[in-house]
Amino acid sequence: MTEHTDPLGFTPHNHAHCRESALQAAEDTCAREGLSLTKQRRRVLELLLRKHKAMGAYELLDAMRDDGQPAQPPTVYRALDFLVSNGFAHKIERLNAFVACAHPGERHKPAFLLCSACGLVAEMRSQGIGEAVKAAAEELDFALERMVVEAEGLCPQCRGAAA
Amino acid sequence: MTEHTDPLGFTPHNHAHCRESALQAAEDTCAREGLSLTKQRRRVLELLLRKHKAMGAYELLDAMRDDGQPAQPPTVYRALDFLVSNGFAHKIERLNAFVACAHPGERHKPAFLLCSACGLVAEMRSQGIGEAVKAAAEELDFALERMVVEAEGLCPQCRGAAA
DNA sequence: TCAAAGTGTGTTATAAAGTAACAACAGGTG
DNA sequence: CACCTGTTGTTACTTTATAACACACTTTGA
Repeated sequence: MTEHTDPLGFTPHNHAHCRESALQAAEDTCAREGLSLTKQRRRVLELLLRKHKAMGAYELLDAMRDDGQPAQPPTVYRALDFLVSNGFAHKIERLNAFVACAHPGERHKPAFLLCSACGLVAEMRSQGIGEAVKAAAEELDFALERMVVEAEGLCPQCRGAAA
Repeated sequence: MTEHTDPLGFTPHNHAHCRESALQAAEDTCAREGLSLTKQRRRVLELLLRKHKAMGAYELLDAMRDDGQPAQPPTVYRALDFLVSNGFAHKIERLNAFVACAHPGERHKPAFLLCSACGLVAEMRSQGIGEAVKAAAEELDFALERMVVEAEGLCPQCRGAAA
């Protein structure tokens, strides 16, 4: 995998490892920064890590009910707030849904590719996009704080299938 | 105003003219393409054109009620669908809200600057951003169909006020 | 040892955003 | 006129998200 733009989501990979290392990274970060990865927060993160897809809060609630440990909306939204604000997950605005962060621990302005056919989400580390946005903001004397970049289309698999 | 990145929203301008020309552009486009800018669609567009801010659907409904001509949610959402799919307005995903298009008639992949203090929205025509996204997508063999680019921060005014 | 303060969770209820489904109407066209 | 198409009206509902308050647990410090 190239270091530059790393899809992690479209390309086949050892997902068990992917999950484990993300979880480990979350634990490490929490330990280092004095945050607590409590049971509920961990549960939600684990659910998000099952696939490289975005899950809605109510989808998470359904999954928690199916696990035999039902929860209420505020519980999930609080866990999501924690995960998102500490960089362990991201909100996909276009979908009103959430994905586990594919590059935890790194400081990044994430940009996403959303496959409209299969629902896979790839998180890019494209320098170029972040810099183009930063440049545009600077040109207009805009103090950039956060950016949302979500590209929709067909992932390589689905693009192939469509042809 | 520079042709390259045109904020239209942060910079002072003759807003009456701005409104009129957007409305005119919508009428022209509709005439040319056989679309009908009906009363409800026009009403919603006019409301959006009052300010360079994003309005939620229910904010629009409130405004319509205040005008003495109340409407129901589907009416507004249908009007918004029409306006958005014909390029007269855009949805700001981050805010679950809508803005009038600042460059109607032009074919563009819009990118927005959202001021988190005053709520103003500027629509950029930055080539650079669109191309950076396109390049990243191509590198990953992703068939790009649509992109959402929304930068949040402080507009020049609010940035100044904060200092 | 006990209060006070902070943080996370449980619980109920409700707000905000968006849509499905069907009836009605208006304008053109055969 | 009868028919079709596109738009609107209307009711009810789904999905997404939050407010408010009670409770439990831990840490801190007097």
